[in-house]
Order: sequence, then C-alpha cells, then structure tokens
Amino acid sequence: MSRSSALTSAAKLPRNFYEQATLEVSRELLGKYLVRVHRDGTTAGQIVETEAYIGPDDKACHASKGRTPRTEIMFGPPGHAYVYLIYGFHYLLNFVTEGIGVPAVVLIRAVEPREGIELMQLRRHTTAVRNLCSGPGKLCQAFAIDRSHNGSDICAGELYVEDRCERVKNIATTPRIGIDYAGKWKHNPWRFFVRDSEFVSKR
DNA sequence: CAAGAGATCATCT
DNA sequence: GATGATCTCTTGA
Repeated sequence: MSRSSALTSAAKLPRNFYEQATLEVSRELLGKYLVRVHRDGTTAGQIVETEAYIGPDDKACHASKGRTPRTEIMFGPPGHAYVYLIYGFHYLLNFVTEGIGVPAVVLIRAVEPREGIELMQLRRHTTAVRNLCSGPGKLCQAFAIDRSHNGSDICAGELYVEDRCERVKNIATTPRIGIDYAGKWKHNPWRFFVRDSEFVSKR
C-alpha cells in the first residue's frame, strides 16, 4: 500500500466519473475537492460553482466553432483539463466530459478555500478568504493553474479532484455568466452553485 | 453599492 | 483586425 493511500481517506475521482453526461458531472462536482500539489505547497478547496459547455451546437462552447487546434482537447478522452487564457489575463479551468468525439466540458467557477490558504493569499495578493477563489480566473491564480495544465490528465497527476464524502444541499441553477453572444443558448440553466455558499462568484 | 473603463493576448477571420 | 466562459479599480449616487 502506498504512503498516500494509507494516509488519506479521500478518493481521487476516476475517469468514469467524467464520462457521465456533462450536466450530471457539473452537478456532482459540487462538494468535491479540487486539489493541486505543488512544490510550494498543496492547495485544496471545495467546489461550489460550475458551468456546463456542451458542444458542438452550444454556441457558448468553444467547440461550436469547429474542431481546431484549440478545441482539440475537448474532443479527446474525458478526465483531462482544458485550460485557456481569456481577455489576455486570466486562465480558466475546465474538465473534459462525456466520450471521445463529444466536445463537452465543465468550467470550474468557484471553490471554497480549505488548504494552503496562506499560499493562495500570496498568489492572489489579498488576504480576504472570500475573494481568493470566488471566480474562474481567481481560482486559477490561487491554485497556480496555467497553460501548462492544458491537456493534462486529472485522473493521474498533480491536479485532480477528490471525493471527501461531503454532501452539499440546496443546489441552485441559473443561466451561465458572460455569454450574451450565445443567442438562444445563453438562456440554458447550465450554471450550478451551492446557494448558501459565501464563496461563489455571483448571486 | 452599481456601473464603467482598462488591462492584454491567443485565436480565428 | 476583432473579440472574448474576467478582474480590479475608479467614479458617483
């Protein structure tokens, strides 16, 4: 038995978790833990907000533009990270879902900081815990996630999701944030968050 | 507190 | 050449 498995009761989510329908994965990720192992220290937090992007028809999904070098990862096997730079400033973290050839992902929009908070505060240049990971760009900065993680296997690496068997209740759904250009697709209630959480991006 | 502007670059036209 | 799955700071009520 390895040292890590002897010491932790948490289970790293296996690939078949990500093979489910994207809306299922989006909902079930709430309450799970995002974990990032780094030589400077480990950061971890409970996922409290997600969004589903389900191409190729979904106009908000990058894959609706077709299969390009950028979107290729979304067409690949589930359980891999899709990370990209937006507005020239912020990285956004997604997990590939469903099956090979189906371009769909879940965007991680907010987590509640639980471990490595001091490290997050250093990276984010702020001390307010509520402001460390309450947004998709913020959490990538707090977890030191960047382009180097694009395409990485989140079932076997330094970046992964754990099930610590904590239940969340009162899951709310709304349309997704920041996709006014997406026509009728902007109305789909594909954003999921923990209603009572202080750590979501918006209410 | 709400609204607006600016920052900055990978990607696709 | 245009545009974004954002964030922070400033302005003004």
